[in-house]
Amino acid sequence: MISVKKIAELAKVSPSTVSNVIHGRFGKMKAETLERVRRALKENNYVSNMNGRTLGRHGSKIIAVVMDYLPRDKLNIAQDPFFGGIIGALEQEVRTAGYFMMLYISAGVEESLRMAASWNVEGLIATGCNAENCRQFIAGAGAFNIPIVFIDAYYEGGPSFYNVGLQDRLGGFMMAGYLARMGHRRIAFLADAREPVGVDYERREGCKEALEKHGAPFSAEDYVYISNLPDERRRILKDFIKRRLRRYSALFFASDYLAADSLCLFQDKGVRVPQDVSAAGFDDNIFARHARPQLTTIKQDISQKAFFAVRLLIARMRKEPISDSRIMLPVSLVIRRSVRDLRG
Amino acid sequence: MISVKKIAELAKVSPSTVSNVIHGRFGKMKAETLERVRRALKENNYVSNMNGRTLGRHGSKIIAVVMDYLPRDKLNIAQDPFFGGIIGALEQEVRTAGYFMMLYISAGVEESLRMAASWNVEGLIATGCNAENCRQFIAGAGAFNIPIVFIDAYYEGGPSFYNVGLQDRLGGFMMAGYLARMGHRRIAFLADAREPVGVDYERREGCKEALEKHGAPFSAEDYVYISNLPDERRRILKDFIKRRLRRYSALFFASDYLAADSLCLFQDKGVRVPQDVSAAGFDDNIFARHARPQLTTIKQDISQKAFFAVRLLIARMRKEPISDSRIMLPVSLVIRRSVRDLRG
DNA sequence: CTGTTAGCGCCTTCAC
DNA sequence: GTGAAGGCGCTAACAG
Repeated sequence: MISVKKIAELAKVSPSTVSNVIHGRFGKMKAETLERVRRALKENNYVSNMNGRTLGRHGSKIIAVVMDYLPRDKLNIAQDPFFGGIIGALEQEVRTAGYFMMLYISAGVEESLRMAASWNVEGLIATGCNAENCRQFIAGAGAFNIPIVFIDAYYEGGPSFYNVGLQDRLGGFMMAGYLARMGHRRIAFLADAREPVGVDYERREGCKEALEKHGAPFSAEDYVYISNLPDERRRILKDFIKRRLRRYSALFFASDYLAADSLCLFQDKGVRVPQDVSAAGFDDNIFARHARPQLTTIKQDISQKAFFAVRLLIARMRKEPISDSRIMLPVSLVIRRSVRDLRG
Repeated sequence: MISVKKIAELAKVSPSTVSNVIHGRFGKMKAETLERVRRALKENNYVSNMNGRTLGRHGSKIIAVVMDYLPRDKLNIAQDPFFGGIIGALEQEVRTAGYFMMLYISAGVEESLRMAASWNVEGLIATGCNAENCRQFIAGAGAFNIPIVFIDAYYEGGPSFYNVGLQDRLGGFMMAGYLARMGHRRIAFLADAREPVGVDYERREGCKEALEKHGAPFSAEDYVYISNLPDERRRILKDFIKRRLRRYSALFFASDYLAADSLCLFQDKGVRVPQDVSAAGFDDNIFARHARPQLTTIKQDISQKAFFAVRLLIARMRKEPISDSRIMLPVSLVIRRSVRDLRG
């Protein structure tokens, strides 16, 4: 890789002249000099060394994307369409904004922050964080002075919490309301955390609120844990089908993935959807469309999430005034064929 | 971020002493000094600045992962489980090997190489490359002196081509052989490229070879283009069902994703699988398991791909002797329920 | 055993 | 208009 210094020698000028050319400061430069420098740059295929640049305190142009996925199933990360979707969308936004993306599938907050500091990362986007992670991130990012934006986090932690999320509670509310209007009274909410937190918690709470509003009770045992490990999930679901399924007329899954996966088992076991039981998902991703019957679900737009996350982060990096530090993107109900109309 | 220099001041030693401590060269160091330096490092939360480090010619510790996905459908990249899977798997391998991963969804070879050079990337992993991309990459990587390893590329370009791929042709051969043994004689191969290249080409050739071996002809029109754009694919498939489906007893899709997606349409149109027509996929990912009927397919192991790609790359980076520069990972036949037995 | 020095590539400031 | 100088953080070579 050729350096500014070498280019300067070749063009018989000084390094600073070369630097000036590179940065477009050649208002009053002799045309001939300019031309010579430009040719040298071109012919030698000059690319600036980001390390040198960063060292001089000029911004690394790196945005780190950190995913705290270890608590989740290792298999999930490769399979979960959310992972690929959000990564792809973030990469595009980051690149379009003129930054580079460093991807780090967290081995813990501590590690992630070291990485970010080490590279003089200009900003950090964190996904998959629970409240405790958020706390640690914010504490650490403050110390290292790194702007950080979360995706899909829920955290009650003062003003330095910036997040791009979803109207999860409303989504849960809308779906459960729809189910209730379709005549369903006994509804279970199924997710892959023993004790739901974050988005799962919100979706469930929304569900609960809607049911209460419709005079249909929702109690603790109507929350069903179905594990993030496929094998264990199968086991749990088999048991659920045998012992508890008859209590419910509709199952509201925390994600399309879980719904689609469970529907496969149902089909194997001869449980017909929606004749025997109705099912609903959340996300409206490819799993909802590929499932048979196609899933009635709550739609969210992942590219939008990525777009706003990067935009918010860059605003923070530039210390621009920020009107809304906690963006909650809208959701909508998508009605397909997995919910039966029980009215009359 | 605190620097070595500052630490040196605090511990009342020189920077090089601090550096020695950091790098474990304190064999004969006074215990008291060592302790003082260590405490200063700890208390001030020292993290080394990678830019400074790299500038001193000590390796950036960055491995760049470049995906040339633009030719594919933009939607696909977020949906295609291959994308998330390979990214996740690569990230894990890269991190485990002690490197950082920079992700770049290519805006072209030129751009990718500039990025890599700019960051003094130690190595590059490229996926989604056609032969022309490979050529450009190898030419450019040579100039910048960056070791590069491809994933799933096919390129006849001399010794500096390092690749981790699959026995694609064998996979095609195995599946078509299986179909033939099950009594199928009229088989179509469906993929999303007008003119198949790379893995699609190989899989199709394998298919053709097997069929010829079994005395079943496979001609140009038995290759069916089904677009990478979902809407266009639906249109094409509808037409295919109407006009050409009856000619075939089995459909061999280039990927599980395409198979699963097409099966949805078949179901909507009342085409029963495998009663009316058999279907087979390739990959054995979640789409194969979620499809109904579950897909008979060719299994590949994506984490293995990532593992070998990173291993091969690091071997190149270290200039270790390399016995096999073109790794072809094994495939196997997974029999499920989407292929009908036509014998007797 | 520890400190001094120089240089990696870039950019900016200040002289000329 | 152009050049020289200094500093960002780190490390290795060398000096003491």
